[in-house]
Amino acid sequence: MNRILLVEDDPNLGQVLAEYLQLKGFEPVLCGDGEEGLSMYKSRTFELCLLDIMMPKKDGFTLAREIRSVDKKIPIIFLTAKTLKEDTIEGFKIGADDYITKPFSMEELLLRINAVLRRYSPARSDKDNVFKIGKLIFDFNNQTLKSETGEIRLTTKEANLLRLLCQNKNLTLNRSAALKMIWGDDSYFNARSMDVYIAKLRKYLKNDDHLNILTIHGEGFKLIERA
Amino acid sequence: MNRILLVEDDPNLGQVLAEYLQLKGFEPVLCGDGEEGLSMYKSRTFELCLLDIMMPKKDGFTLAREIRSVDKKIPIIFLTAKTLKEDTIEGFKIGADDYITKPFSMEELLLRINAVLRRYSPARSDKDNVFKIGKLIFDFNNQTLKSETGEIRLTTKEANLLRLLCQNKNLTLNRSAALKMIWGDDSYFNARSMDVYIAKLRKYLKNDDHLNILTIHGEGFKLIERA
DNA sequence: AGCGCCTGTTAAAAAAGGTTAAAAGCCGAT
DNA sequence: ATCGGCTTTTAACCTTTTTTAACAGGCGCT
Repeated sequence: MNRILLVEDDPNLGQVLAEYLQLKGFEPVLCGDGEEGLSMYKSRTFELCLLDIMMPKKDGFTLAREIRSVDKKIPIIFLTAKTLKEDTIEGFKIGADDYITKPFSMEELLLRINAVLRRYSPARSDKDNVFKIGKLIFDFNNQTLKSETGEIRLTTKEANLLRLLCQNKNLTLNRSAALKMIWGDDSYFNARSMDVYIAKLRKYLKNDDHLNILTIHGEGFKLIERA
Repeated sequence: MNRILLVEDDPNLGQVLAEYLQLKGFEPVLCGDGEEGLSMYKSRTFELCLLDIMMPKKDGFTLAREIRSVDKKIPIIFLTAKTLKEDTIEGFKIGADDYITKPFSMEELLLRINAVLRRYSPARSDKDNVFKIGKLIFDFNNQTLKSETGEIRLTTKEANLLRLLCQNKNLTLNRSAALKMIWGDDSYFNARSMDVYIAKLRKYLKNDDHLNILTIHGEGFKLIERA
């Protein structure tokens, strides 16, 4: 999970940012000032801090210093209206990872967040790629599927498709979307190829009665896991 | 050792930057264009790249993409005269760590370099080209691979390929990118040659069950290290 | 029911990669 | 300059993975 501490005193901007980040798969926690921000920081674990500088009660620099004093590594990005060079320098002295000046585009913010996170959490990719489905354990990174009887090695395409199904467990995985994701484009032959792979995956899962790959005609496929 | 790849086509600015960085304890290597930059990148190990964007022969973005294709982690900071937002966004998409607009103060540049390196360096024990993978210790500079049972000497090509795999540990190393980096170009015979070397490396790693070189069909190879 | 379109299944073709060994290239020692 | 040993490339043959093909059903619609 990508929990982000968002401290911004402008309620409008704060709300917009929080919603946008949520939309993009993050879990933003919004605070209205530095004091609130600090107590929130203490109460939970975050992966990244997004701090406004000018705020009532406690400014962003002060908060950042307090956070830095206990966590030398957590990424901090400052949001600022000012373009004062001294401010920028001050921020980097505290140990900012980036600095973004208002007004900024949402897209740019997202890119900066991702740039910072990518560097920071290389291990994260591993965690999200092990799926427990039914009695099976699917490790995407290793391209393996473990069951009680043993471990089988999946091919790259099999693993890619199974991952998409797992990520959409109990939801419909759209054919066209899957094709574009794995094969690059939705063409007739790629579609037939995917059907072949669906058959292979069904074969692997058929020993587990809890699991089933349903066809949603004209829509896609759905990996069902039931108790 | 903080070796910095500095690619800047303006000889005056390049010289000034190089001298300043040297003064601050870094070891800058100055190149005048992107092509020179790439061949320099191939020939040595750097901790950080400082790239101008507009350059003759090969621009900074192109160079950055080539570097990123084989090293997902090395910090890249762009130097630019333009303040175009699209450029900024393009840079972050490639995976820039920071962006600094000319004219900038030396102090600000230094702060940004340090901000980026601070986050980066603790995990980067491989900066001296010694990688601990599984139960093995791979020393690129000495071209040796130590295990409990003894030390073997690697050939130059073996070491180059293993280093790329280590730098991309648990990530896919793109075939074509690796070929361009080590063999100079992606041709049929070079590709077959690389396959031969992959086989050799697999032989060296096969005693360590924590390590595995996976084939990502049509993509490349992935060195997996699991607990 | 009948038709068109989508999906299932299986097998063969094609592409990519694995393995091994011989040929070629490189480099220092004589 | 030539030899011998090591590294790298080329080659031949093999295996695995992916795509294509052909045919068989199934679904929804009229």
